[in-house]
Amino acid sequence: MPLKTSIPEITQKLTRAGVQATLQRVAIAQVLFSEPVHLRADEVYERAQKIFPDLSRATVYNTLRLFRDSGLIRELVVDAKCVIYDSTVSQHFHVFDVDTGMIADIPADGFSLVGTPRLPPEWVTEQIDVIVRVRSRSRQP
Amino acid sequence: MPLKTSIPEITQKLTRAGVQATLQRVAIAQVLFSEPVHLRADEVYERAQKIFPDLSRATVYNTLRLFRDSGLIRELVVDAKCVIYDSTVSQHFHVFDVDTGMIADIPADGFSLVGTPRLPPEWVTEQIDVIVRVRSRSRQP
DNA sequence: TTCCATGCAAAGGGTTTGCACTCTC
DNA sequence: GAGAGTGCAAACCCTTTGCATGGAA
Repeated sequence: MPLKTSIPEITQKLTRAGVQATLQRVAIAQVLFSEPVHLRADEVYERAQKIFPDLSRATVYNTLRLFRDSGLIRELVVDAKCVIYDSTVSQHFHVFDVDTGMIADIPADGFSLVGTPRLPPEWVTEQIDVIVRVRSRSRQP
Repeated sequence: MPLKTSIPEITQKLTRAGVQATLQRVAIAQVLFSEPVHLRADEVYERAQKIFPDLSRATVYNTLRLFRDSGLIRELVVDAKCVIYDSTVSQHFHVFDVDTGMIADIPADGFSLVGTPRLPPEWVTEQIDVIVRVRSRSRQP
């Protein structure tokens, strides 16, 4: 569990990724990088606003896209109306509760992908998403 | 590669799944079950309309949800704005071209999930999605 | 006759865009 | 001063919903 990350550390992280560090972006980055999180855009907006009150939704959306394109965060599409931003970019799997929307990382032990997909050579793999969709036994139809 | 499926076969398939076979639903089912497909809702609508011209979008959306809940088709969320309906419901993986939106099944050989996720016992796994996101080498940034 | 299914149009909700303003380099 | 970044509100787009009509059991 990483502890709170300092402003200089965050600024450096953005700069290294080729992202200009503005006050708004640093606020959003603090929300995302202080600890591993899975957040929807509106959750990022809410939390970042507490750090930087004059923050608009558009900036949050723009920034999330920018961070994603810069490889700082990963976008998980678990539901048609629920894109989740994951601050952990290394390869890992997810569990998703289809009823509550809860999402979590899956411990790697005893569960993994083996081999590589046999694909035409002109394709380069960008990312592999593994999402285990679960439902609480009590809600079982 | 299954050949075209006949109307009686489709009607039977729906009935067995507990779905009342109406003309609209049979038209939609023909689009989905004549061969393995990966289609967006609007593609299903377009194709089904050729079979049954007086068909509304609402009915297509209602029917797709019904088919999904009945286990006849599988819903794949590959992109925030792109839910895809897959007429193959048995466990298999997908490749998704992030640039073109193309989606295809992955040959099972040499690539698979091993083990089972270690999850709290109150959770029941409904479905496991494996999506390999690829990009054409020529479009590589 | 009582449901269930359908069609239409309007509402919904998250995301993106256009444009003017502000800040950074 | 040029180019980015930001904020606001309106536009977008796919999907769902409400309600009246029509068909099946």
